[in-house]
Amino acid sequence: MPELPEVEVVRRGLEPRTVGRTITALEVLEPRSLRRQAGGEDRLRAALVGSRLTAVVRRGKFLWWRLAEPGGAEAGEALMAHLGMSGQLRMSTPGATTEPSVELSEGPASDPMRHRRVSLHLDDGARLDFVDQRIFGGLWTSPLLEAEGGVLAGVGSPDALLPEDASHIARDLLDPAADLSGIARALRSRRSAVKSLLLNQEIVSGIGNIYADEALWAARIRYDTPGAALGPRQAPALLRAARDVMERALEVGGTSFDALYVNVDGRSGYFARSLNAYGKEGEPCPRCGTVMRRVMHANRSSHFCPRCQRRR
DNA sequence: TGGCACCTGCAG
DNA sequence: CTGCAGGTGCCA
Repeated sequence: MPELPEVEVVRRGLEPRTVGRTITALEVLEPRSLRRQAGGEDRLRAALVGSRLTAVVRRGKFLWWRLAEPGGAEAGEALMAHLGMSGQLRMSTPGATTEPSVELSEGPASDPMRHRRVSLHLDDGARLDFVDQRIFGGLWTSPLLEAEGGVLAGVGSPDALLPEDASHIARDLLDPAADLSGIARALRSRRSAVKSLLLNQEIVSGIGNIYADEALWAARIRYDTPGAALGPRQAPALLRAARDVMERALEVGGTSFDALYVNVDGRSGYFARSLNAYGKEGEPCPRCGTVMRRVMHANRSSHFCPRCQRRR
């Protein structure tokens, strides 16, 4: 489910329900979800049980919790979470009815808890479930590094400390500290296809396949335009388009679903209404009516209007 | 820097 | 059955 706006919705949902809570137990149902954890399940358990969650931070699509050790001292590592292609973080309250009866009528195949991989039990009785069908995402710890001269490490961060495993991730366009003109310059300095550059999380983070296609459509730029072929106004305009589309998605995401609750799908609200390019192959371009096309590019689908988004 | 592996499941 | 899925990291 994860594109930047959805991850931010998740972050905002987790904040009031996890910060200040202490982890009482770790339950691992699928060890592959801990693939990135050095030392595996035992190390993770040792780091987490008894620790208190003190902040939820996001940079691009990477999420992490800051931790305080049992004695109260600041921990030297963060608890990382990445949703991959199919991950979800959900709060469940054992004893309460979170699953609507609809699930039963749809049968076990529709039960999302079928893909529960890891759970953290919290001291208020709540349980934080990491659900992930494809197991591309995961949970793990990563040491905190001092970085970037006092600027906050990401959205929700209390300070500049950045986990090592997020240190290669650039700032995202919803981060107040993002440097739009610097990113624009980076785009224009490369010869690769502009879409690959937008998807490159070391240049600008948070943009996935959907928002790349949407931003390119909005800016009337074709996916395979070399970055260096972008004009001095065009590159910043593209980034503004990407930021705007993600901001709008975040607004809709906030009203159409609460990612922490099971009865919310995540696709319904925003997808039905706001997309102009992604998944619109064969449909008329909302701007000019030309039939939208889809081509494979760098192993992913690219959706575009052959008329509005001309080759350069 | 592109190409592919990592996974499961669903629509066609 | 094949192709495709909102991501990332590692490889040549």
